[in-house]
Amino acid sequence: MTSAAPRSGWPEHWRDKAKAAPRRQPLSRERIVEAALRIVDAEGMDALSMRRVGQELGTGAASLYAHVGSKEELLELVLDLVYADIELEPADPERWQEQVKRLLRNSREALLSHRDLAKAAVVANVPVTPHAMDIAETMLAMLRAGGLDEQTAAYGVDLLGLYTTATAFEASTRGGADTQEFTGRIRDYFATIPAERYPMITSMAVALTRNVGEERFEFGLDILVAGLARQVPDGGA
Amino acid sequence: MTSAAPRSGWPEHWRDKAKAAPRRQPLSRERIVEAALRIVDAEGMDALSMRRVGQELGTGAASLYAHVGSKEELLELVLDLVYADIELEPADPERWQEQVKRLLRNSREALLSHRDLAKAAVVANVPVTPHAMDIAETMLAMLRAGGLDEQTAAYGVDLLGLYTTATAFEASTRGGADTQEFTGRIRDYFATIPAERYPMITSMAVALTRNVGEERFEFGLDILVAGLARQVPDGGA
DNA sequence: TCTTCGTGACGAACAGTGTTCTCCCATGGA
DNA sequence: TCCATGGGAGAACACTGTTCGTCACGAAGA
Repeated sequence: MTSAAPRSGWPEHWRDKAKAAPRRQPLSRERIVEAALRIVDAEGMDALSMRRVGQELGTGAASLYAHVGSKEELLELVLDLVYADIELEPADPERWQEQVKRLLRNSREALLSHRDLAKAAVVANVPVTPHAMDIAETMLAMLRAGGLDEQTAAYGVDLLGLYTTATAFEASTRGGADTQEFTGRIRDYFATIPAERYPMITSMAVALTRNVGEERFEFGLDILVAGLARQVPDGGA
Repeated sequence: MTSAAPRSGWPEHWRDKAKAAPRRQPLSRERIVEAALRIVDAEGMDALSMRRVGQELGTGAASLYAHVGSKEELLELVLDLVYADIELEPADPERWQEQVKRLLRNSREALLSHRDLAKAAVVANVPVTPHAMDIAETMLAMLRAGGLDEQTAAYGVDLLGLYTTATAFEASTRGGADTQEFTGRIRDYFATIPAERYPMITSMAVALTRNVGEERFEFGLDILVAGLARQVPDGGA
């Protein structure tokens, strides 16, 4: 991992080679996006700045703006790169509910496997990048295969996506190794609040702080998919 | 060297009065929070900086740190102030579903009536401020009155809160007077993408971009509350 | 009444941020 | 061989949240 620094003091006639060689590849949109994802994986979203990405590529922040229009666009591209990993399957009317759940579980997992990248997903605009639209397309096909009408499927795909990104974000902020310690602190705090004003919260402290992981995600997923299934006239429950 | 600029040229014996009079009220936590909310109402979340709050109160940013620990804490306090406006009612087992919906509708409205304040709500930690906890307490009571067991009620209050803040945020970012123009641009974009790769999206463009408002919120609300109601053993559907 | 003392106020500064301007120079086409 | 084009990059701009050190003022003590 030679950086650009050791160029100082080199003989003049080496300079051309030295300038051509260390730039292993010319800067490109793809390389920038990959570098950004590497930084998120290694240091988290808070560490992701344009200067940091430039540094990762042995250059400065200004050079990036020839290939990406803004940081916001860069984040969209990073998200799209991650979305590309999500496995898609053709819609099957016989098992559409399980297909939808699987797709959302995979989406959640893809986001969570890159630290707190989900933060970018919640703040992002309505997704218009290719792979994000592939996912939406697939999910729409599944919902339609399940018999949902156009408007319900449209609302549904939005609702399910919102749920998945929001819970992934929530999980990633309190994620990591200190989950135990986090729920512990919350539980301690609940022990200090006045029980006469908050009888429910104090008495349910354990239930409220239990399991911030998969189980809670599955809980909401079941409710949402079952709720959508009940919208189809022929048979729900 | 004289430090403060605007004091220049004033007679010396006026100085004490001049410094005492313009400070109409002493800085306080409450005044700071109110000023911050005024700024959000007038200029939106992006304009809310510590310097801007200081300016609103005729002082600098540094002075605020004697009363609030950080900007994050300030945002929590602003949210709590807004949550204080939300009307609460005692839980009634006969009509708990409508009560829950009403409460969430009011919460959504409270957030949306302050520009894009919902942005603070999505990023915020699990709410621990008094009025936020009043809402959680009330909602838990309603869910329990509906017959939900402890764990389901705990998951439920979290799920419903997440849904409300997330959709309020989504609505506020594309909100304002340019909603028409926004959906129009999305619809135009959908017309340019390849129909053979995205048959669902292109054919459902109208349904996908229709009504970013109350109707979509009600759609998800119905599904969630009905889904929770079905969790109680005695009678759901 | 005079003096000390603690505390809120606050200007300046620090270490960042995203983005733009402007110049430099290597490369490809003529 | 010459020149134009366009990417690379340093510096600068206008910000951000936060901390430091100083300063003035009201209250308590002598």
